[in-house]
Amino acid sequence: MGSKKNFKNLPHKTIERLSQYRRALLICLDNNKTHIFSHEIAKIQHITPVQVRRDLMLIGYSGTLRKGYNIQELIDLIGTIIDNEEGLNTTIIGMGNLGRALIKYLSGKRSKLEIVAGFDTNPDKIGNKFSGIQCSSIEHLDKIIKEKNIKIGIITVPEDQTIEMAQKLVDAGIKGILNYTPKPVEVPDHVYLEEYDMITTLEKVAFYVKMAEEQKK
Amino acid sequence: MGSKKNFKNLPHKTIERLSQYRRALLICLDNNKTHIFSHEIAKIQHITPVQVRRDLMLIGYSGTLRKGYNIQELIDLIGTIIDNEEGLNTTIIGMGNLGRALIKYLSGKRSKLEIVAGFDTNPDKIGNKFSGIQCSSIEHLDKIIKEKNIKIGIITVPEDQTIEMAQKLVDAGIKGILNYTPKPVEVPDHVYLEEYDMITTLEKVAFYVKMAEEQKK
DNA sequence: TTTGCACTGTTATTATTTTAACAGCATGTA
DNA sequence: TACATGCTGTTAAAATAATAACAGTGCAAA
Repeated sequence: MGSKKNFKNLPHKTIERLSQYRRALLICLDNNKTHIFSHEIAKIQHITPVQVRRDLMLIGYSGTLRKGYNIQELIDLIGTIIDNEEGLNTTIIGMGNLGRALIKYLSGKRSKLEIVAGFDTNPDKIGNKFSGIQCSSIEHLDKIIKEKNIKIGIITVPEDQTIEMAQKLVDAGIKGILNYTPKPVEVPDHVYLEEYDMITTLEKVAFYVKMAEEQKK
Repeated sequence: MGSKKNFKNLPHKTIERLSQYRRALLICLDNNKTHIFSHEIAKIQHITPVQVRRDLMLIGYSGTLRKGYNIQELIDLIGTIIDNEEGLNTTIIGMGNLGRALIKYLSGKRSKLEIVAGFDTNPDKIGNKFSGIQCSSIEHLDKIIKEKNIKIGIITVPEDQTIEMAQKLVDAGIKGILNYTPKPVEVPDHVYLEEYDMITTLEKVAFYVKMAEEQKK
């Protein structure tokens, strides 16, 4: 019975929050804080202190009474949970505006999660670098993914190419796919899939705005 | 007691799926289909037929036995639920890659949800048009939001400007905010807020890929 | 006309996630 | 030493969401 918890069974939402806690904590650390209370973390994330404590309980971290949680320790612990020790190489499929936004956003920030390649079908883009990331032809996708040991693929192509790109990624042996197009894809069980659709989110906002407007009448 | 349902109490997840159903249905309509079964919708969205039927039950729509659902009728009904009759004008704050990606993505597609303005602090961008959307200075944000009756703001600025921009939007009387920066914002109760953090999602994918790798050992 | 089939619509159950309640304890104070 | 304070850690309850179970029904084939 080691201290190793079965992190595999952590709730999905807890995983998401841990990632957010860590980023908040890194900022706090920059401000020369060493300890933090659950209600402080909660305030930053706009959630309740209970939820913070519950999440930390689930990962088996204990704070000091009346001092709060040691920021550095907590950052390190979250790292051992979320990060892969050797790092996970990532690629962007589709170097349009969205793909380039993601590259700018991510590159350099997360040492354990590096973007090491980009792909596109547009000949004008192939061969160029964007924020330091080389854009290659889709034709070389399989080869480069294997060569560079890429584990995660982010799809940011136009909707009508989504299925094809997802298939190519799966065939190349990718382990995780993050699909930012509105077209749902199907992948084998051994590939982890996360999908996010911006139009849906915007329409959701529109719905609740509409409801609030009608409420007032 | 009209036929008007209390759509206000629909589950959040149902709202999201309705948006997705509609887009799938629009594609089916283009292919000259007139009716569709729950299991067909389910297949497109990679969910279960039960969930589709349950969602449609919640919005009070009945299909025809052995014929399925009338696509046009369903599209129209979803429209009356999600869309605001007069439309809701939308703006993008931050015309970087992400902002421009969203504009390209959304403009023209959703007639009831039009992007009518863009803002940035960069003088090189101000005055230019991107995919037909005029980029204005943040200084004119308040004026333009009121003039153009803008109800929804999408924030795509660098992280350190998030809070300031959200405040400006709130002050200008915006009704809904969609925040794509990793910095959480706080808004008054009368403003609907939706936040999405790409780094968190990517780290989540990384976590589950890591778990799958460890599983195999 | 009867029987089986393939759907829908609804209720019941289970799983997941959030929120509430509260016991326990180190510190500060009298 | 006793007691209040303000935190943590944990269990209990409630809310939300997904899944399962199944009754009802019109069409098609026999």
